[in-house]
Amino acid sequence: MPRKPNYDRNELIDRSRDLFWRRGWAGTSLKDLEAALQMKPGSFYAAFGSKDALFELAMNKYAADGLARLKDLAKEHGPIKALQRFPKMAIKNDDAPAKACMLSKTLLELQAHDHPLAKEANQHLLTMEGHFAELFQRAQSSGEIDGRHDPLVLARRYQSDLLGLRVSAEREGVDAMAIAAEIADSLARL
Amino acid sequence: MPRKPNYDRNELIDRSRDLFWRRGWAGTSLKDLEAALQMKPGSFYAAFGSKDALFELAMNKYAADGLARLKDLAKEHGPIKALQRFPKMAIKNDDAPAKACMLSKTLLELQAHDHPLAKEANQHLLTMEGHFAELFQRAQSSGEIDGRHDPLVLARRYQSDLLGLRVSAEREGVDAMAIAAEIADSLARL
DNA sequence: CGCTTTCTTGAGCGATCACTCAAGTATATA
DNA sequence: TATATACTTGAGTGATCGCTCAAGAAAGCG
Repeated sequence: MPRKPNYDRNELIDRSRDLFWRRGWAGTSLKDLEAALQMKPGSFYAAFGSKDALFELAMNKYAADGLARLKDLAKEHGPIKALQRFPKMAIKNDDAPAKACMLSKTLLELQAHDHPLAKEANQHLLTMEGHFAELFQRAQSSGEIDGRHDPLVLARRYQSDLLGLRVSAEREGVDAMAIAAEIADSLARL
Repeated sequence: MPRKPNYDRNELIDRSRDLFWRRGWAGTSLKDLEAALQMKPGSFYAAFGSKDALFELAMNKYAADGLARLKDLAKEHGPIKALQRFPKMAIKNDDAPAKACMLSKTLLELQAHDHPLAKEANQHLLTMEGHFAELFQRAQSSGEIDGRHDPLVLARRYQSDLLGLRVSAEREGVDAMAIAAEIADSLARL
């Protein structure tokens, strides 16, 4: 009987993710969102409930996309090449809203306030870490890298390097692609 | 003839640095500062001019302290051992306001808004990078590490790793000391 | 003490924050 | 076409933001 929304909810979440990713949680006001989504406050709150709820949707999509890209890479190139390509892929996209990881930005911004979104960001990072570890494990099983290292230790160091790379990539005057290449190289030496 | 301030300006800047470091720029309100510094708005603005001006003072002190610690380490242990110890030192202090680097937090929070403080944070990072490079250079001259690498490239990778480490250290359930040890190890293999 | 100069106080400024809600509008069914 | 059921609108909520300023208090000097 009723009326349908005249927007594509999924696309609105994409746009929100881009805004939040770039500007952060506090740095994105409802006015910014209203402008980007072309929504008046009433529609916004009917559709999403709150700024935090939309941020959560946006971050979930961000995390899901990242994980999907990693899995695609692994499917196409195998575990070790996927791990080698992933850092470059993360920083080379010029029309991405930011180079730095949205999860780490959220963590750094909100952790000190004990905001639930910080815990959630950390959880997403943990999930990624787990998949990194799985890829290291597979690379060991296939003999691509030395089997004596703990895959979880490798994964943590790898993720740490990746986070550092993506912070560095956010800076001006830093050749992040060179750092990404070095990260890839160091995997070859395992 | 006049009256003296009844506070220690230097200590106020220290306290501000701790607050800003932990909570970030947007996450620290003037009410927070008034409470931490025990100052009413009038005194605050007479003493510091603006929130941004105080943030700048705080960040400058943060950067100066970091640089001083690096130089002390180098003086006491020599270049390569200093570089090896620095990461552990950065994350082990339990009563520091945060594990993550205040410069990177500032950069990530304010860069998208083209805030001058972001540029300034990047400048401080550049200064650190230069001193890392100098230490790598000295380590090469003394034969402690292979002289074929570009010290500046080594410094950038090192700083990137350091930033990643300090983001990781901010997370719960991550053994950052282990990562720091690996960073130190990898320097030994140069 | 009296005067000058600075520091301190705190009420309150306009702007913006996230958010609400009553009224109006469009649409799918009966 | 009439009605029910959403969705959309936008003025406006109280709270908080960074910040101002006039008035009062304190300290160094004669």
